[in-house]
Amino acid sequence: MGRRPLTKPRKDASQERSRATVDALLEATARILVREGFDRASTNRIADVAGVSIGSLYQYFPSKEALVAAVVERHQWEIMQSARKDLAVILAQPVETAMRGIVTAAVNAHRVDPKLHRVLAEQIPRVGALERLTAFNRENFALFKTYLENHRDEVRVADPGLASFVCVTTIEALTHNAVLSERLSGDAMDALIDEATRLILGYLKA
Amino acid sequence: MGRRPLTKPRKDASQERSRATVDALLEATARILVREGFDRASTNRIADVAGVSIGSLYQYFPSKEALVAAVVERHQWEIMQSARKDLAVILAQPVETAMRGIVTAAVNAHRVDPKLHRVLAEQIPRVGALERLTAFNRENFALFKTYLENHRDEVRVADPGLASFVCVTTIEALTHNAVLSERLSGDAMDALIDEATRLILGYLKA
DNA sequence: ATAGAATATGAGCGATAACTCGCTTTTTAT
DNA sequence: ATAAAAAGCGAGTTATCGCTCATATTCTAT
Repeated sequence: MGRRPLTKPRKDASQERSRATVDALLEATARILVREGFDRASTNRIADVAGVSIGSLYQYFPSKEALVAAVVERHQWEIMQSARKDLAVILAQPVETAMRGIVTAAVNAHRVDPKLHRVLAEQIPRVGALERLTAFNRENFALFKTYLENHRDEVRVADPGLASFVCVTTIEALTHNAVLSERLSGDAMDALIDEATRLILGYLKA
Repeated sequence: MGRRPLTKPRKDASQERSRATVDALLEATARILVREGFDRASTNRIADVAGVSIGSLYQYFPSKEALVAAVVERHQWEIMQSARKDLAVILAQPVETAMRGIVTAAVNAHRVDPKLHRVLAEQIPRVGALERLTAFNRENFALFKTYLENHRDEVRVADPGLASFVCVTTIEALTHNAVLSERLSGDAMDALIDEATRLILGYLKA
């Protein structure tokens, strides 16, 4: 039987050894992206840093784009892990505490490997497979909207959809910029959480 | 006397003809970026579309990065033109009307060639010369802060610097996302302006 | 008219990057 | 023990891209 093309994504890495290879590749990619930027992250170089042959790289990732997409996805999964941990508790609370909780959770989520976060945000061209970044945001939006609808008596909101867009966009932008600007002491971070919470609450209740 | 290297940026295009060439190059670059994305925007292709030889391109731009930077700069200049027109009037007004004015101006500014704006925001890797995007934001921040300081009696703001960061980041994010999401009717846009204004005013006055 | 400066040209060079493929080594299953 | 499947290897292919430079054309000034 003829071998099917090796460069189609091999579905699963069944053995322990191959799982380690995939992991090394993801790790190396993230490392190079952070330390040297997207331009210097050639597939040959990635394989080299991962201590893996270029051939092996293409056993598991059909293209460079697929590899970078996998890194992005993994980073987002980790961020969502961080958020989900708190979210169950938060969404069961009244608006006042819930909003502060959400802002805090957003800040913490952005603190998962901020250097990588910055590179992914600034240097990775948002093309093709990378577009699913949007899907992630849509989920946040939906969650927030549902929460608002369930707490309609506590807030003064005409259009929950619009209000969710406003809140989610605002919280994301504030935490994103704050964390990425670095050189922001813990105190300054606390102050920003206060301000963001005030901003959102004032909007929802006034 | 030996010719100095032709690829250093020739300082000025003194004749009419060369000014047209530079213009054609900028136009072609923007066009290709919008229609085909950053990946397909090779210098050869740009020169081709501009109806200019590759050699001429390098007479006026020392590198591809310089060319793209020029396109970015030109786009930003146009945006600032749009904003500056209104800004003088706006900043002379009391907070209530000023904030609405600022939000409206921000929306209008984003409407200057939104397709190009999207590509520049999403696909252009923020490296090297492209980093000056930040400088532009810093100017907005400074202007806003000065305004707040001059209207301290009208607002309830402890730290004008922090408040400016919050406001500018929020307005920018909201207008950016709103305009880029397209399929947003004029009515929806007006609603968003209302909401953003409420958001900011609630924050500054409460 | 003419010389020199400004502008334009495009074949082609050198570099580099993504990716292939024939082959070897390791693991699993019988 | 052994065959087959899984995983690994890396020199080399192919393609493109940014950019150079020797030369040709057009413009300006005298």
